[in-house]
Amino acid sequence: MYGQLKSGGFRPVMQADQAKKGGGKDSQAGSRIPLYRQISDNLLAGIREGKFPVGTFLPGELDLIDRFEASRHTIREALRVLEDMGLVKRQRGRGTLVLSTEASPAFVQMVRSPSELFSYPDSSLFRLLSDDRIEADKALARELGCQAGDEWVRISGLRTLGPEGLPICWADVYVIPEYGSIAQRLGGGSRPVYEMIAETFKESIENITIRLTAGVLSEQKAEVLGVEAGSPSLSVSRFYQGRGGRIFEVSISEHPASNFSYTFEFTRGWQTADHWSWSN
Amino acid sequence: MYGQLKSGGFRPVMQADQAKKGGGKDSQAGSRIPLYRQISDNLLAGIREGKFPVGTFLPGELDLIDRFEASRHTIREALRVLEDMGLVKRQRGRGTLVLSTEASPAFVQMVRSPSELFSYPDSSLFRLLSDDRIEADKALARELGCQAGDEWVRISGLRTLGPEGLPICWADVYVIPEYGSIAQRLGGGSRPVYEMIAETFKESIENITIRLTAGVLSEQKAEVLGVEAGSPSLSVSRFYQGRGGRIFEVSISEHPASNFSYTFEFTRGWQTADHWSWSN
DNA sequence: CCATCTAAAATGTATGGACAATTGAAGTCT
DNA sequence: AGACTTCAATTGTCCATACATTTTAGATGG
Repeated sequence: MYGQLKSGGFRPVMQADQAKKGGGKDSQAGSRIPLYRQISDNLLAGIREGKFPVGTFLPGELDLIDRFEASRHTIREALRVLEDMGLVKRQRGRGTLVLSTEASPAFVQMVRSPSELFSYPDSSLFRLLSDDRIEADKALARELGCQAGDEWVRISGLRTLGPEGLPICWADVYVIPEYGSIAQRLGGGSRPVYEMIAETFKESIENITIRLTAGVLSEQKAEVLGVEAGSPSLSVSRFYQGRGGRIFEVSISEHPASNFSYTFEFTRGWQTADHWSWSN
Repeated sequence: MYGQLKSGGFRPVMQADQAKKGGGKDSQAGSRIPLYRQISDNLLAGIREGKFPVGTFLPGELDLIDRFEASRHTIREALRVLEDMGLVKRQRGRGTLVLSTEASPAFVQMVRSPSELFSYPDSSLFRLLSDDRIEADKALARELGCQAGDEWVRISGLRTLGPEGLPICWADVYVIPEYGSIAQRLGGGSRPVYEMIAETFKESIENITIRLTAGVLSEQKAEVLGVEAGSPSLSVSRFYQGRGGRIFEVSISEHPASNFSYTFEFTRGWQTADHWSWSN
């Protein structure tokens, strides 16, 4: 049940480094890098070398205590490192399952709230121009990723910079009929629709997919946005997935290309990247 | 030094839930949700309520032991939860610093390798059309975010789907002169330039910024891409930041709008999201 | 006044023990 | 065969204790 390794396995961690000065309690294996790290490195190596293939379980904690001659606390600390790296999954009553051989993400983009995905200025306002119930035709179904014939409530409007300020974009927000009544509630406020839906209907946003495409502005939209008809636009589609993976809102906004760009950033490591250094 | 709270602070965690059947050792405060979680929740509430403002230190572990009447191990476990959430930063010798009042990322996009940010098919090829050394004029400087007059090596080419396949995009890759010789090495291969630079010059990619804008294709590019001149394009600029934050490569690729969109996805939580449930 | 030493405070590392809760398989009964 | 019980294995939670390492502030001394 333990993958391979049975007795010929590995050796306890040793690291004849430098003598510690104080001379602790008894043996304590003095070394600059902590025991639990040495153990986690050892296990990590084992995982990468295939001694513990993905899908199998690591030896149990009691087992590791014998092998590494360390306390359970230390063993658990080592396993925690692997768990934090996303390499193993620990399950009470079952064991420690090897999930992957590589630390999960090399680059991450993090946002605290979906609104940071918008990056509209706080002073922007949404001015509702129309809302109606529609049935998706083939073209719209393709855009929304739904079936032709599906029903949506479409809320159209303009996002502007301040009450009478410059128009930022034209927005079509498609909401499932169940949540359609949200249209009545957004009275020229600046709060994003998904947020009001989440609050009003106790929906929880599990996933957001963003798609960017370029296009040309229709005559109508161009006029409202105050640019020349036929000028290029950056179109941002956002798909909001709620509980159970159901897409409850799709928002499509068209920005005049001349004054809009969409920027985001990825940073190496994740979190602090301070915790482990382990090779590279 | 401890923000506020001095003596009027908070009370030990209590939760008269259900009686445990076995009857453990002595008191052990039987409850369905673990003590360390109760403590971390309590501390979390304190942070959110402003009892421990951002920038101040939480009470020390010994202090918390008294307040919550728990062992140090349990206290540390609770603090670890907060640390994993990115709310506090623990520093040996200093204390536990409150970093933020909200759990860091609500939505994360992760990629294992920068190449997943491209999402070009594997079969795509880069055909080099020209490379030359240039000096950034004002317009280019604005695009690249550098000073006018800065020198770059510009590598221009076409990314196609297969040897004689459809053109995907026109690409201008700007590389700092130091790494300019990379142009000689990319002989029609499919490997991204940043990857070859990282390998050849032992550069390490610390950060990638991506900017998307819409525009219109110039006559020259439209012809090469086989579309009508003046048709809209999606322009993707990628800024690669290496060691020390230096931008060593900027790649600008223009895709015909008709057949290209840029999609990415954010998922709630990070990692397993299995570890804590704590409210919402 | 500045450098240096010292000590206190804080978190990090480690060992020991005990009991709880979960899982899965083996065994038992109908 | 199927439902149920029992039990061993395994991880989770918690306690008590000790020493190590780092940081900061205060005392000391030139």
